[in-house]
Amino acid sequence: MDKAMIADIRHFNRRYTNMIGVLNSHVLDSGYSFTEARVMIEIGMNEPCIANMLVDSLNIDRSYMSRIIRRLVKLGLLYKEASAEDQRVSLLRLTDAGKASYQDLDDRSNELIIRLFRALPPHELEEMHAAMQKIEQKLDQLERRDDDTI
Amino acid sequence: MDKAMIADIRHFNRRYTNMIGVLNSHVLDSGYSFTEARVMIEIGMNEPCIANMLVDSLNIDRSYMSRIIRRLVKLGLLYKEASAEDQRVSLLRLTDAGKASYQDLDDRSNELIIRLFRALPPHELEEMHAAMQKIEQKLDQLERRDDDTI
DNA sequence: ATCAAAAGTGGACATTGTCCACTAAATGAT
DNA sequence: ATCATTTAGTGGACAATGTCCACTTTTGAT
Repeated sequence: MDKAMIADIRHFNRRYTNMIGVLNSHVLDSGYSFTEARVMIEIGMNEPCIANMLVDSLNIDRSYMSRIIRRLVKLGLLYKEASAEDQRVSLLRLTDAGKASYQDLDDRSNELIIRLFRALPPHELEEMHAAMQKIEQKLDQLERRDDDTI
Repeated sequence: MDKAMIADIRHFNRRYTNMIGVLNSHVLDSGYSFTEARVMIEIGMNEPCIANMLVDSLNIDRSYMSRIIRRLVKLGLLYKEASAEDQRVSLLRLTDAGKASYQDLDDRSNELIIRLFRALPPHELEEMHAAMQKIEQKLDQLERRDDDTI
């Protein structure tokens, strides 16, 4: 891999990091902290969740996660359901209020994407989309190789 | 923009955010906090800097920036040079130690990129690179339009 | 039955980030 | 030239975020 390509990739990473930072800062207008939003989204997309799964998938400290969950429960957005098989874990689910809030978060996120890219003509948009798919495909390949070699 | 495309873009954003998070967590083994590293990189790439420029470009609170700079100065990585034209500002420059440290940061970042993508065959790598360039090009277009319309 | 590992919790603490008020210098209007 | 306004930077006080460690309960393996 030559110098120029590395520089380009890093440039892209910085640029994209900034863009996502802007997006996230808008999402945060919804009253969640960044981490709370991640937790809500993860649970919303993947219900029910187990705290420890979230710890792994979101890379958050165990005890911190415990507090985040406690807070979200106290806010009436989540509840814990006892697991039948393993009494150490609780199954985390969204309450109705939590679902509404998640839906709102989701809507705002969609809206933000639309606003961000609305100025791109359809063809340009499709090219960008294709480029994103291409990159994800490469990341998939990398992960598959990692599975082989580790 | 249809639902599926929005979902794909958001999926890409999440995925890429995670990847960058992993990259960053490795960069942070170098003793800097994430924000300190950003500041060092920005100054290293763009010397001399003015604190207020950094506040804008990195989106960091003024007073927080002031403290970060004070810390980096205390660590012997930065120094302030009085500006001739405007006596309110100082020009921030890397000391020799700062340059060495920046170089180290830079080397590690390059190394990380290489490691991350080393399993991709050259042709795949080139495709990914092209896809990144394509996306940046679209972001450029958006920014140019914003300039027009704002 | 015993023991190591896993899930979760809480205390204590460190780091990181934010808000506000303030000073000093520069800029602009009159 | 003077004075109000804006800009760059600083510090105090504080809030939010994240980390480390010790501990309890439960599970699973031997």
